Formats: sequence, C-alpha cells, structure tokens
Amino acid sequence: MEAALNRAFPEAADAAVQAGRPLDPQLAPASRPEFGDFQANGALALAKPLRQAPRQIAAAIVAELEADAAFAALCLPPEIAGPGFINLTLRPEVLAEEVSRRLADPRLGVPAVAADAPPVVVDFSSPNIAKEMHVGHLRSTIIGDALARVLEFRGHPVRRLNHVGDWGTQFGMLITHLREVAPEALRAADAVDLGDLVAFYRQAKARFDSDEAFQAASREEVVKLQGGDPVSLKAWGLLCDQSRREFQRIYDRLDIRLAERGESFYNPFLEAVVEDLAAAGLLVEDQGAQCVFLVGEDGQPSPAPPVIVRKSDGGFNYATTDLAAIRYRFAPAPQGDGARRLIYVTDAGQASHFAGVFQVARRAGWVPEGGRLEHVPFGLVQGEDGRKLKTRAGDTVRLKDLLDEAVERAEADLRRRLAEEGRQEDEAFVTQVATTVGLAAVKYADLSTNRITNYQFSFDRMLALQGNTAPYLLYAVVRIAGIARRGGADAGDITGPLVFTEPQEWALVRQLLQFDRVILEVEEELLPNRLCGYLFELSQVFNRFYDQVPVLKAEEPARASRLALCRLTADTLKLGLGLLGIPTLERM
RNA sequence: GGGGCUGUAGCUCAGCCGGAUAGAGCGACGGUUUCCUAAACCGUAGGUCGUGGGUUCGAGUCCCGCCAGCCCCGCCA
Repeated sequence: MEAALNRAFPEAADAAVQAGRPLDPQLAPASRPEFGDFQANGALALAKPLRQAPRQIAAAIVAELEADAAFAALCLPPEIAGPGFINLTLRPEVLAEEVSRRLADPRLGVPAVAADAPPVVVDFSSPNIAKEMHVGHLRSTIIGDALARVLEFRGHPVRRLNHVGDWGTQFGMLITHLREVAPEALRAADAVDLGDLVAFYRQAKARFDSDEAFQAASREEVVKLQGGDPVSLKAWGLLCDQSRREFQRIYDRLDIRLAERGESFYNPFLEAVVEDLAAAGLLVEDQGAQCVFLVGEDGQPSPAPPVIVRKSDGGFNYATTDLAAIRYRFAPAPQGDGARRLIYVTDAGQASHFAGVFQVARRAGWVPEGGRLEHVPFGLVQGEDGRKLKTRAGDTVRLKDLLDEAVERAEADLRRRLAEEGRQEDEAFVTQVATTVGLAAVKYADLSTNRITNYQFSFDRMLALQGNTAPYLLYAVVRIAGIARRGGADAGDITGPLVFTEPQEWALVRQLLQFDRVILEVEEELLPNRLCGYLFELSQVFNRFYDQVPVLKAEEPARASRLALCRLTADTLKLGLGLLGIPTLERM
C-alpha cells in the first residue's frame, strides 16, 4: 500500500517541480486519524526555495495527483490542511480488498525475503557454566528470542547462538578449588548438585581475589585446560554437562530454541586472530600485552582503553574470543557461518566493549561488504524500589524462582476469579492457563518497554488484567475465540466483498493493515516494544469494536464481514504474540 | 577525569525520517451490563517534555553547554 503510494506520488511531484529542484514529498502515516491514512509534508519545506506559499505548492501537487488515474483508484481526493499538509485517505473499497487479501494470506501481508538470503546470527542468553541462570539473563533471553522469531518469520536463516561462558579464568578457579574441596565433582557426573557448584564458584572467586598462591594455581590450571590436558578437560566437560541440563530446563519452559556454541568453540581460532591483527599492522605491545589501540570517528587516537587480545601471561581473553567469533561468523562456509548480520543481545554495560571489538573487526577487514554488526543493548532489571532486583535476603534472583512466582500468582488470580464467578474448571485447565498467563506476563512485560531503558520489574503490574499487559492481549484473543465457538466457524469462507459501515470497523481495519509495516520496522530497528505497542493498540481497537458493534446478532452482509474482521484480528494477535514467544489461549 | 545511557502527567512508560491540539496504562473521580467472557467500554482531572542556548517555516525529537541519576573505563565476561 505504501509502495503504491510512493509510486504515485513522485510522478506528480516531479511534474510539479519541473521548473524547480528535486522534491521529497515527505510521505508518512497520518499523525492523527482525522487526517486520513497518510500525510505529505513536503510542500512546507519547499515554500522557501520556491518562494511560493506552501498551500499554493500543495495545491499544485494535489492537481497533479488528481490527474493520475492510478492514484485516483487508490485514494479519495486529497485535502490540503493547516499550513500546507496534504492529507491522503485510501478508498474504503481498497481497504476492504486488502483485508480480503490478508484473510487468505498466512503471512498476513508480511513479505518474505529471498530464499537464498544469507544467515543472520542472533547471539543471546549466554549464561555462564557453573552458575545458575538468574534475573540478569532474563532480558537477553527473552529479547533475543523475540528478535530471532521476527527475523525467522521474515525468512532469514537465523543462527540462534548461545555464547555460553564455558572457558577462561573462571574455570581455572573453579577446578582448582574443587580439586581441594570436592574432588569427586571433577571425576563423576552429578557428584554435587548445581546449587553447590554455584556456592563453590563463589568461594573460588573469593579466594582468587584474596589469595595469590590460589590465583597462580588457577592461572596454571587455565593453561593446562587450554593446552588440552585430559584430566582438566574431563573435569571441564562434566561441569559443562551439568550446567547445560539446568539451562535446558529453563529454555524448554520458555519455549526457546538455542544452539550452544560457547567460548571454547573459538579456541582453535584465537591464534589466527592475533596473527591476522599483527599482519594488518594493528597490534601494539603495551605493558607486556598485545593490544589494538582504538581510534575516534575522526581517525585520531581514542582515549578509550585498548582492546587486549593477548594478555601479558600469553593467554587470551574474552575480547580475543569475541573477535574470533566475529571472524568466524562472517567467514564463508564451511570455515564459518557466512552471515551478513550479527546481532548481540547483551546488557548496555557492555556497549564500550562491543564498540571496541567491532572497530577492531572492521579494521582487520573481517566485515564483508554490506555486513552488519549490531549490539542490541538493554538496561538493568530493577526492583520496584528502583534498585537492582534482589531477593529480600539480598541475593540475586534465580530465574527459575522468578518464573515459578509468576505462574503461582497467575494461578491464585485465576482461582479467585473462578470462585467469584462460580465457574467450574478442571485442574488441567487451571494449570494450563496459569502457566501460559504467568510466563506470558513475564515475557511481555520485558518486551513491551523500550529495551534501552532500565526495566522496573513488578509482578503486580505485569499480571494486571488491564493496561498494556499480556493478560489484556490474551483476553482479546479469548473474546474472539468465544465468538468463533458460538457460530463464527464459517468465517473462513467469505466469497463476496466485505462491507463495513461503522467507524469502529474502519478503525479496526486500519489497525489490522499496519501489521506488515510494524514487522518490517522491528526487523530493522530491533525494538520488540514496537510490536507490543501495536498489538496493544490492536486489542484496544478490537475491544471498542466488540463493545459497540454486534457481530453474531448482526444482519447479513454485515455479520459475515464482521466475522471476517474478528478472524483477521485473532490471526494477527496470535501471529504477533507468537513472534514475541507468547502462545495464546482459547479460554481463560 | 574520560565515555555511554537515561531524564516526558502523582506512578510505570510510548512517542517512528523533525510536522498540525503531547499519547497510553495504572492510580483518582464519574458513568455503562435484557447482548458474543464487564479480565471490557465511555468520560473528567492531571504536562514549562531536566535546564539554557542554537539550527529550522516548524523541535519532546537534530546540534552545543549545564544539572541530576544509572552504567562502563587494560590484561574478568
């Protein structure tokens, strides 16, 4: 629809400006409903260069538009408003036809990219082995999954990579410590449970920070591990397996698919990374470490600390691993992923790290023509007191506990409602609804705010039944399902043209037809909250329609047209929520 | 000290390439149910968009300064 308008507009615009200069019509969606569907603001900008009144310029453009048959078939006569805005309104029959088309289209009007599109890497979640997943992993996991779903729906081959922390100094610490306090954990699977492992890790970290002998032993252990010592490798493998199973429980619960490719995967490439950088003349030795110094936008040396790719003790660090990952992901198969876009979903605190690493990768020539390298930062999860979310005891909140509580609260809420309404439902229903609503609430609350700002976590707000929340959206789907159950099952076979008369119907039509634009925007901007905002508005518009316009009791042909609108609304909500990783319900 | 992010209604947040009268939700106050799930809908009140300049026909949005909060800053990730 926008494309068609874009085709129609420049022709007229060019004609109008034959005597002048190139023209940007500044075509945009209307800022308010009473201005129609689109508005063109270009006339205002031209007033000065053309030395004409803006309304006069607008009138000239409108005259050209009206002479264009293709335009006239699409839009009602344009209106000039205010200081010189041109307001465009699509013809009702054009809108109705587009609704019909989408009803028959499983993609709901969203185009798919070419079948041979190159892979996109989405790097997200990335917990550390030997630690439990905590609230800090929540946002990366949920946002990363939603972005991956949107990109997959668009047809991109997406590599969902879990860059788990399974390598490096931390393992030296942990193995060294375990060797002393719980050697059985290094020899047999599941000798200690993960909770204990977490405690051991904490102890190891404390010793590492305070005990120089322990520090040295840990470093030595890392060297042995990186050198392929079989005993160390065996211990490492056991620890990884154990953590992996715990992570998988969370992922299964959240319905998140993820391929593990931890830091250790890049181990064989680290040496080559440093060699590449040396060959490119980027490497400088400083205080015994191999560094790449950064430059500012102007090409002058940057005051930012250098990226260290080889420590003074000869070991590699995370920057080296991240560089190896970039190199591998852009490199053509089979020695790489052949990707053209890398997306990193990590907290905003790592922004400067990624800025540095990305710059080094570019200067090393690893980023192909047209390759995109994007850090998708997000803010902290805060408690309702505005500080970093902690348990009452002051510990970090385990992800498992957080999900449990959301589901428990959803269940309590549901049972209270069932009692109030005197409804009888079996236990399977209660479990199903509580699980779906609770997890949906957690995901949606996170996704619905602009990710860059800190996010204030509140069970009460996310589970609220009104407002921009998962339960509100799920309820809209349930209402439509109710209509379908009571006689709307034939809504699929509309043969004649759709007929709409009520303003609430047109509002719903217009909202429904925005879906494709929103998806393309999320694909580009990587902001899932845009999709949430759209779905919330769609639910609101639908609820107004539902409240004020009868469907099943309407006379034909209105009844069939309204049923069709309901179906397209349900399809859009289900698809949209699905792209956020949220399943829907028929009843709740 | 350097860098990044944030600052919009009492609270939580939107605000798209700079467009017309600043947008929701919650909370407050008032109203709506012979009707498809009222978990809904309608209305009222509530704003110096942190602040001072600048650019522009037009600035919450772009540029510069300042203030406040949070985060990051060489061999952890």
